[in-house]
Amino acid sequence: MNQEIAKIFREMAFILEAQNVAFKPRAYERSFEVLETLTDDVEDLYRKGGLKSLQQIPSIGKALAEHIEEYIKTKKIKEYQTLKKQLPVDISGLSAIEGLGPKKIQELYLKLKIKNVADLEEAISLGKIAKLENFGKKSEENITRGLSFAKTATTRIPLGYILPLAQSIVDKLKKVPGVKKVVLAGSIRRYQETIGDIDILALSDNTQKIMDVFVNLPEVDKILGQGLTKSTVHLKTGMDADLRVVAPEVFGAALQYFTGDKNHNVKVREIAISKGYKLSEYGLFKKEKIIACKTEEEIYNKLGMDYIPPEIRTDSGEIEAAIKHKLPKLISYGSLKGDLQTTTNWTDGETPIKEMAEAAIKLGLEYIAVTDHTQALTITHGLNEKMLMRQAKEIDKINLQYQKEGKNFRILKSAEININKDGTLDINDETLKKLEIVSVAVHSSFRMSKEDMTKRILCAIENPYVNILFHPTGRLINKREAYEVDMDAIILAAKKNNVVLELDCFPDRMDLKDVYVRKAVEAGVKIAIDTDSHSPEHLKFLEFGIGTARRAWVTKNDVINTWPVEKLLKWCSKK
DNA sequence: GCCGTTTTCGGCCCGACTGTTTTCAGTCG
Repeated sequence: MNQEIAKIFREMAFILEAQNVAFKPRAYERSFEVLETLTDDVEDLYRKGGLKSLQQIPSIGKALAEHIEEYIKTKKIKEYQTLKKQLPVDISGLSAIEGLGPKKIQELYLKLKIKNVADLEEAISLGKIAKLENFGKKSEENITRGLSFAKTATTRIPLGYILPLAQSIVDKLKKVPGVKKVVLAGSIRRYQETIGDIDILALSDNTQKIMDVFVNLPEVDKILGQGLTKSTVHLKTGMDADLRVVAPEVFGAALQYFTGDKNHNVKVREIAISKGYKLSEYGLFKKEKIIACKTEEEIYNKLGMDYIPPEIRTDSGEIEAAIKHKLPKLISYGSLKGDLQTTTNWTDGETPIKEMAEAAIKLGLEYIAVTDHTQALTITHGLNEKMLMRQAKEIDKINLQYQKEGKNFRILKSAEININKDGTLDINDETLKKLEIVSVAVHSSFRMSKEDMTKRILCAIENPYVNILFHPTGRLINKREAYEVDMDAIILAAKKNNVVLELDCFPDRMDLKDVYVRKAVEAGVKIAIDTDSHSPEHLKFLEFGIGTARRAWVTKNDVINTWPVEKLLKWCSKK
């Protein structure tokens, strides 16, 4: 329901913008963004507390609450239908073309009756665009180019998969003579789970040189814009990259600006105005006089706030908390002592137990849990009770050896146990008792009703031996939707039964996602940040899980694998 | 249309780049 209404509000914002209506578009745009990430279902909120509780949602006032009410009751919003009649076009399709915004799309409709991408292609083939007032030959070329990009455009890519490319571009730019510093900004610096484009900030006194290198990189397909301080390119992978170059002395202001997100920046700038300042990428100004620009910290402090870490700059309470000096101390990178989900060649992993352990030791970890699949997942040759006990013996052997060598490392006996369709587990209690950590997950029948799936998972959570629920929503980014499940009920049950929810940081899982992690932690539920490694290479994904945890305001003590192994095991056995 | 430790009325972020213009609107982030 949230997504349906969000989409309508976005279209309303777009049409209002086309009609040059003042301020309303931003109000609708804000409500779209809020609804899109809201974890509570508006229908539930409305049933429980009516219009009043809808108005509790940030950026939703009387008028928008009534729109939501109307949609819940009638599946329609009259005002939307009226607006849509005035611009009855495929907004999402047309606006996906770079350079086409509300005004131009409206003009194309009014003058040429262009309603969708197919109409647009036809108009171009007939040479109609270039003849249009306010358009021209260049516009036609740009739209043509935009059309071909829109076809090959990649969807947002998981952070872990895009970072190597982004980093390699940064490394190349660093080598340009005269360049003092190059850093990643934007959604990458905020550790967002998926990335839409790569934002790079460079410090240099000679902007021309680095711009030339940037737009001529071998990774570049087309230059979309090139100026003295800002350039945009379309990469061969299908993603866009922006480079912003500023003078070294305004680094803090530029980094703050270029990190975003947009809503955070807007609010910070509004606060600047209310204090008689102006904030831009060039600094914090009082009239013409520069107040702060060297570091981000300085800028936040001058505005009466504590420093806000990039990951939580989303305008979801962090600014208010920073003013009150009540920001949490977020879990820091490198603070995990172990990884509680790793798969070995006993099932569908690539490497023997010991090799995985050695890789973990190299990364400075103190323990891993071996969590091979269990028997119901036949495709992975899942282990039965007998095999699990045989694996346990092997683990004992390696641990003993580590002990003799004086190594501070331990392999924990565990498994990724299937939750059957009826909520029972595919390993018997006798064997569960013998495992040091019992972790469970859904791997089949993803398309159950929300009610049945919730019951199924609650049943597993209530099993007295269960410690961790792995990848709680089952989603695979860009591949598989999350199954439908009542996350509030899961969180409640997890708290009650002392079951940990996993933040699986394999890049295309990132499951739980940030908004749910935040909810879980607020409810007092503990989190485990695991890689779900199927090869030693994957262990490095821990960093991305910490990034997401930080986005969710998670502190060190919320995460059980920051604990020493003794504390962890004691906590698990207390059940 | 939303919002409030200046305000329940009167504000609403800021700047770069492009293209079609003869000074600026549209788009983007």
